[in-house]
Amino acid sequence: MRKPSCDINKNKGTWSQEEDQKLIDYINSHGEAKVCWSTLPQAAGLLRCGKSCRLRWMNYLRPDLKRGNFAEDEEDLIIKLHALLGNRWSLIAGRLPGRTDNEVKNYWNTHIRKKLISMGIDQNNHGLNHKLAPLQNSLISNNSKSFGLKEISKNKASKTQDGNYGEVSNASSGEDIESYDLLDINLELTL
DNA sequence: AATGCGCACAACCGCGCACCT
DNA sequence: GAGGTGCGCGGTTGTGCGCAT
Repeated sequence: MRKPSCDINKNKGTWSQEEDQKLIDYINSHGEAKVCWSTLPQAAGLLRCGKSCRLRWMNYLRPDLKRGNFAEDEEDLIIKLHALLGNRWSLIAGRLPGRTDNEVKNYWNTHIRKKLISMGIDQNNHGLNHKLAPLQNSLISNNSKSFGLKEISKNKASKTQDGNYGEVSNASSGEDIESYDLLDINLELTL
């Protein structure tokens, strides 16, 4: 039986400065890598569920986050990556230093999607299907040299400490595959 | 000034996966 | 292998703010 994800007696809604500070202090003193999100709220004296704490930290409190508007080149990259990866926001965000999946997702939904629609461009494939299909196929099928999208996104071990995806280890062959570079090369070639 | 509306963004929820016992 | 638990992801909802009426 799965317990409810969040206790109904916990705080909900916007975080206060005090709550933010408690969370920051706790993580700074214990280290992000050692944090157990499920027990953190009690340990840090927060009336929040662990998931909520994690989300707050990941999306807004981490010191390496870049706040503010997206630059034109970032927007461009999001559009290209979305054409390639679809709604894989965490993967897309992993390509944008200092940006989070939530931020990218919101930006897409509020800005880019409308922009593409107003330009008469299909928001799902951006009219690029004919270019992207071979690349997607090669990513998924060429198991010896690259990973399928599912494997890249789901391979926990490939995640670096800052939440980005670094090298991906090929479990079947034991090789290390630089999925970042692979994606760069493919984007260069394809778009 | 009051209120209604739309937009942007913060936060929540439910699910799937990985890991552990 | 089965069941429980924690984490991460993507979709959706809630909230606050600015603008128009």
